[in-house]
This record gives sequence, structure tokens and C-alpha cells, in this order.
Amino acid sequence: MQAGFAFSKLADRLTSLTDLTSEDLDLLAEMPSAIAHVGAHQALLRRHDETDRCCLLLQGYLSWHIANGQDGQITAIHVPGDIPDLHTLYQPHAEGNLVALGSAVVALVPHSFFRELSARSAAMSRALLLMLLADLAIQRDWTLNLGSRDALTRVAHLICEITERLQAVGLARDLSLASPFTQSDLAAACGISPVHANRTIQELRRRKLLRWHGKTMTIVDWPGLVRLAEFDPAYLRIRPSTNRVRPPQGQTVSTGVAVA
Amino acid sequence: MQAGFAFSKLADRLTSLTDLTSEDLDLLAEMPSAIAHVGAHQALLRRHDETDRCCLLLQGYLSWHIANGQDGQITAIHVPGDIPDLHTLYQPHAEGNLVALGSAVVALVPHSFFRELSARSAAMSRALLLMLLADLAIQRDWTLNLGSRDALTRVAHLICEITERLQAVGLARDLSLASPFTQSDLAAACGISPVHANRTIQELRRRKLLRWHGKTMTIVDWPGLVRLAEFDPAYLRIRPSTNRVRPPQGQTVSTGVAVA
DNA sequence: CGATCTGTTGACTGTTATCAACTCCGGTGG
DNA sequence: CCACCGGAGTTGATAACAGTCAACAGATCG
Repeated sequence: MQAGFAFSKLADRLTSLTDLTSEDLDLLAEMPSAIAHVGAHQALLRRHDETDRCCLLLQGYLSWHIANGQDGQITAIHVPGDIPDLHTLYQPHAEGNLVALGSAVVALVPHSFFRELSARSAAMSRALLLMLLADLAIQRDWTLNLGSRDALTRVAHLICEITERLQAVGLARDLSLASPFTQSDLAAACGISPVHANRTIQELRRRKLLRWHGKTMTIVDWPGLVRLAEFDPAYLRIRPSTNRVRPPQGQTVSTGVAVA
Repeated sequence: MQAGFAFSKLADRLTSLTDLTSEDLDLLAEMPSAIAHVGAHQALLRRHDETDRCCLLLQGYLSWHIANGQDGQITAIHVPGDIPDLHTLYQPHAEGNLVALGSAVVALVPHSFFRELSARSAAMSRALLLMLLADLAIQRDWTLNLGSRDALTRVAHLICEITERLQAVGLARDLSLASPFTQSDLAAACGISPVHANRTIQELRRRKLLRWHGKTMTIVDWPGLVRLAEFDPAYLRIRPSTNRVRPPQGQTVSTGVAVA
């Protein structure tokens, strides 16, 4: 219903986390935003910057990148519908560089909008909090991934996670996803060297788990990839995609239970 | 002023994050809590458990532990004043096992208390949110640590972090801290094998950076350890410890500026 | 005072990093 | 149109780091 507008992806993401009424979602229509296109490896925010707006990712990927060692470390990857810097609402200070992986499109939304949104709807306030908690759960999972898996399963797990998160906002439904990031980006996210990332991807190809040519990755054997990665999507807390939007409060829906 | 009560450590922790008035802190005095002693490697919460209370850590260390590979992975370590499962207020579901490292003392506090606290004081609500954001920032740093440092600097960095967090709640002021955890615990947190953890600690001892005998660790050369670990405590967002508690609203204090 | 957990050591193996060279591709300017 | 350029991907050789196995020492606790 809101296709084409900046808030559409955000609505998808929020309803993937919690029940929202269409009244709640209508509040998003008032979202003031400036659309910005950002090129590969370009930064939207740098370490120690202070900001008074958030970046709602509409298309592509954003990452938090921290310079350390040879190639630095990517500590988080965000997909469309995410607000990577939502926490700056409360701590306006950036702890790393917010960098695009490949080219991306974002909507710049003033903090004030989210503050008013929270004030006007308790459900939306809760939904934003759930986005932060989802980031925390994902970050825990990255800790697990980097701490206890070898390169092959690490890369496989990351690909599974990104695929699942894309699907939550209606992308990659055919197990085919945009992959504008470089092998070095992938290496920086998995804590391995670029050379080893290359060999790892070759191994995944050799096992006929995925194809990755150009800027598109296709997962050939999803169950096989999930098995290799020991991937359990429970931590993402994404709900099944049917019937996510509830009717406005006041209306009731027959549950089919109270028949008599 | 509130020494001996369960909320004292929580008050220390919250005021390390943000300004709170003594009125705000007085609300904590009404905290209903049951004190529980938990033994080494005992679990307070298991994966997939649902809960309606939080564990406020008073003494010792708690960790989130996930079974994976040989020894599993510790994804987080908490120090006194922390509420490791604060997020269960919004997602009552545990994603890992909440396990004591060494013996610990916790206060079990019903979710309802924190909900009422949030409703009664916006500042306290914000302070609790900042605790969650601090957990997120720490988790990001663990990702950086595991992804881009070798065993020696990884272990050094973790020890620096724990020391700094302890100091924020008035512990380890003399750079001497309780270390009831085993070398295998440390290994599980740093994503290395127990044998290698042992050799790493020996190397830290050999370099005269720390001593660790029995259940006490003493940092011999703090600047040296910080340098080795490339440790920058900024991400912890701990404020300087002087004059943290503001007078109640309504009162004013001479700032020494408006002399007229 | 024996059982068990933790810490320590040595030898060996395996994974991943590093270095350096080369290819391939897309873009750009002559 | 083609030559050139730079970034990305690929390959092989070697080195560094960390894992595994196995044995033993020391501590702790019933």
C-alpha cells in the first residue's frame, strides 16, 4: 500500500518484529526524509561524529567498520529496513565508521521524528526498541560466529544470516541476493584475510552450495548451507510473514473460537 | 549512602552512565528482591527459558554461554551492577545460558518493578535503556576483539575491559580484582583453546603485566597492558566518578558562575 | 586421603596469514 | 577503437599462529 515511499521498507522491518496496527504504521507516512545515494566504501558517519538524524537503509548494504590491524574489522552489516544508527537517538556519538558496501540508498530522518513517534505510539516505541534488541542479538551471534567457528562455517553462517534478514523485508525470496560487497569486505566481516576469504568462497562453490558471479549471489543448496553453518534463525526473532498487520484498535476480528 | 542494600550496586552502575537525581535513585529503595547465591558454572537461566524477572548481579561474574564446538562460547561477561537479562523485559526468551563464573550473588527482581520504575521516572527509563546500549557497544567491541586481534592482545583487551567496568562500580580500584573464573572460561570468552589460554597468560606474566594466583588477579603494569591491548575505554561510556548524583529537581546549586 | 578439577608442559598437526605474482574486468582517455 | 589503468579476484609457496593429544603436577574438597 505504501510502495515507493521511504517508510515502506521500515514498515516491513518493524512488522517482521512485532504486531503493529495500520494506525501505527500510518504515523510513518509523516516521516520527513531526504533521500541520499552513497557510493561504494563511502562513509555516512565517521568515528566520533555527532549526529541528529538517523540513516534508514532503503537499498543496498551498510556496515559499521572499525580501523584495526591490516584491513580493519566490520562489526555489523545492515540490510534494507534497518536503521544502523538508531542508537544515536540516545547516544549521538558514533563508535565506528558507517560505510556503504557497494552503492546504497538511504533516507535521512531527523531524530526528532523518532522521538515524536515514540511519544505518540507506545507500540511504535516498543518496535524501535525491538530493533535495537535485534541488533544486540545479532551482535551476540557474531561473537559466537567469530569465536567458535572456522573460516568456512563462519562465511556460510554470515551468508545465511544476511539471506534470512533480506527475506524478512521481502528481498531474496528466490535465494538470489545482491552482493555488491567485495571478497575483502566479506573477509573483514568474518575476521579472516582476503586471500583466505577467496579460498573459502571457492570451497563453497566447489561444494555446490552457492554461486557468486558479478554482483549477484545465488544460493544453490539452502538446506546444505544451513547445515554447514549450523544456522538457526531463532535469534533474529523474525516472525512468519503472513498477516503481520493487524486491523486498527477498536475493530475486532472473529477468531473462529467463540462460536456459541 | 545505601551501602548493604541490593540496589546500591545498581545505583553505582546507573550513575556511571548518566545523571540521576537522588529522587530518582530513591525509587530504587522500593525494589523487591530475593537474594540468591549461585555456585560456579551453575545456570540462572537456560536457552529457551522464559522468565518474568531479572537478575541484578551483586557480586562475582555472570556470563552468557552458548554450547557450540568443543567448549562452547562465552558471548558476554557481566560484572556487579549489571543486569545481564534486562532485555527479557521485552523479549522474555533467553538466547543462551546465563551461567556464573565462580560463585556469585544476585538479586532476583520482578520485571514488573522495572516497568513501574520506567513509568514513574523518565530519567530511570532512559538509564535502563543506556544499560542496554552499553551492552550493545560492548558486544560490538567483542566482535572487534575476536575478529581482528591475536590471542595475546585479545586476552589483554578482555582483562582491560573487565577491570575498567569493575572500577565504574567501585571495585578493583587498586588494580586487583577477583578472578574466580578458570583459564577455560577465559579461553571460551576469547575464542581460543584452554591450552593456548594457559600459554597466553604465562606470556602476560612473563612480561610482568599481571599476576594471577588463586582467585585474585593483580595488574602489575596497567599502562603496559593497555598499550598491548590497544585498549580505549571510550566505548564503555563510563563517566568520571566524581559528583555523579545530582541534587533533586527543584533545588538549585550555586555554580559559582552567576556572581552578579 | 583419594577423587576430581584446574593448571602446566611437550610434541605434533592443522588452519590461516602473509607475500608476491599474475589474471581478469570495467572504465577512461588518447 | 584500443591502450592503459586500477581494483578485484586468483594462485602457489612459505611462515606464523593456534589446536589437539597426552601426560603429569597441584590444588581443592568431600
